[in-house]
Amino acid sequence: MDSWQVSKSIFTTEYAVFRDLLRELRTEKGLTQVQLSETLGMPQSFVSKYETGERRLDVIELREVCKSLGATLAAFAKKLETRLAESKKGGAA
Amino acid sequence: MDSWQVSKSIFTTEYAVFRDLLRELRTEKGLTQVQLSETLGMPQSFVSKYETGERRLDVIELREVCKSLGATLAAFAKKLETRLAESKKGGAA
DNA sequence: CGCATGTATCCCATTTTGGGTTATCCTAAA
DNA sequence: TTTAGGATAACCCAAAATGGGATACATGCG
Repeated sequence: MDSWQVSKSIFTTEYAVFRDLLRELRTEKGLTQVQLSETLGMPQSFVSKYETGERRLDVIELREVCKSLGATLAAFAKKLETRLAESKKGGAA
Repeated sequence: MDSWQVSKSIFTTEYAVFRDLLRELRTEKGLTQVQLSETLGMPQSFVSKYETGERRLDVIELREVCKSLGATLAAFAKKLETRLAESKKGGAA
């Protein structure tokens, strides 16, 4: 592990919470990255990249991902805000 | 039903609805791009760019914008989904 | 018209992305 | 332990997107 400084702000706590939630949603559904990627019509590396923070997701993309995971964008946003609020306090659960 | 794919273009109907909503929220608050940009600590071109679709917003960024507009991400997402559902039917009003 | 306010566009070096392929990790079976 | 296989991460690098100050354009007003 050498230099790890991809960009200015993808590696803040907020992005970490966001990524963790997305990955959690996928594994909860019992899906692999490959399975999800097929539903999305994207390569596996796409899923891997956004879950590891190598690539960003814009809102419409996130909506597609949520759909494929059986969630709505609004529900996801709600959960995200809850998590972010939690992480502000105690931190890890 | 066809399946959805992650779109490659920023100029689909969905992105348009998204951008319109974001701009609407700003003007409703009676804010100019300059005023909003100052709250965000970004240049005016940043606001102009995402409102015109020249630049994408990821979720954390959107959250900041929403905050500066006095809204939560969840509330925004809800509105967005409503709009998208509407646009699927009749379209523009 | 002349000025002010608001927004879009320019420019272009720097970053980020796309995605097929390959390497690495993990677990369970032999 | 070795091996197989599945899951995920990392590679590579051409092509595309971004950042943001400066500047052009649009509109309203006196």
